[in-house]
Amino acid sequence: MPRPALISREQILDATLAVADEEGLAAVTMRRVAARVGVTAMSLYHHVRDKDDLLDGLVERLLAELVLPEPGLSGEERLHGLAISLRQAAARHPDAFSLLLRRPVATEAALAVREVVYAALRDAGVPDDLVPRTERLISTFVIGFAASEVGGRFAAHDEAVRDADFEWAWRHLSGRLSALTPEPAGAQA
Amino acid sequence: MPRPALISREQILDATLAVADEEGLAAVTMRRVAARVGVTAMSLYHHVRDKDDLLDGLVERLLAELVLPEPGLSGEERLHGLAISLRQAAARHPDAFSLLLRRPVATEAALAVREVVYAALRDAGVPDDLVPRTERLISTFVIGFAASEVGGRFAAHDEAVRDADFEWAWRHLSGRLSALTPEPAGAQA
DNA sequence: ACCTGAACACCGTTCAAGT
DNA sequence: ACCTGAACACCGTTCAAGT
Repeated sequence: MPRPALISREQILDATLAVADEEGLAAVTMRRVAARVGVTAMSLYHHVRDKDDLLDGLVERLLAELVLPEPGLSGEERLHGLAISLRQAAARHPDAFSLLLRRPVATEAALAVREVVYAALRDAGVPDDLVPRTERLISTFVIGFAASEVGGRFAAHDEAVRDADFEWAWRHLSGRLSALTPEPAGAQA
Repeated sequence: MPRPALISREQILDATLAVADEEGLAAVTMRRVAARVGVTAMSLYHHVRDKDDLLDGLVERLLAELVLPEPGLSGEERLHGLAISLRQAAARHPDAFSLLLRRPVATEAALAVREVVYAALRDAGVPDDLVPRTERLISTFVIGFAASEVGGRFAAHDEAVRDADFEWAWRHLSGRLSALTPEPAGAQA
């Protein structure tokens, strides 16, 4: 006889993110997450396939927190807004964020974010055939920077320096989007 | 009575890297590494402080594999050589490489590499006061790119595409080193 | 359909004991 | 000084049993 579910996948992911934030990614265990939702570890297997699926769910959650920029803004403004939003998500969830670099962008949420970036790059003047490649360049830098920050690679610098660093680098990277060429800029001179 | 050591820290790190390469970072356990050098897990604690120290040792090993560029080359050529070398190290040790983004650059080897980059940037024409910041920009991109490749974030693209991507991005990033300004390039026009 | 207890094959680390 | 066995407090996951 069917029995009403006591817990849901959403509740499980809430608990997982909370554990990751409060005690680090290493503390994310099936047993600990289960305890947090008030259930035994084995019960989780009715809602997530295995621990890997649980971690994929964490990535979904992170991407869901990104604030998609207002369509009225310029392409460059939308790109900048997304980048800021990603750094903020990293700051809120430092340990979980490292998962972004360890898992392929295959989820629906990840693909949606990528489409937003594509559109913004086109509006910013990037030639169509360079859009995907430029997206990879920009996202690699932004995710790499955010991961470095929260991972401790920039531990010697406080937040103000990192903020200034990021904005400086961002403007150097984004300031010439409309001048991007298939061949390097220097090769044309 | 003192007893000659059966194993050394170097042997332990050799075994750790081998396990990481063959079976992944998740398979790097004190017990498994110990078994590989022919000893019990507890014996490792006489040569490494704990598992974290073991992982720090892995990072040392990775950095030790970097081919430092010949001093005779130009600043830009030396930077390019280092970047290539880093991508190759990542390809050789895909799982272990992700540790580079999760641990601060505090070891002697890491600081040495940074100094090489500083010198190359100065020779490439970067103004002195922008050198550290530019190093963070470049290393973030290169490490982020290499980590994305081996971590599977670019899994949809094969090696030839990734190679072309990297060289294209690299030339766009490095081609204007001597034109870097404290304020964004666009703000000066 | 959902949840559970018991079990299996693992972990990192401490400690007392051996040489 | 170095290595070990036993032990402690954990893991992820399977399986049979309960409702």
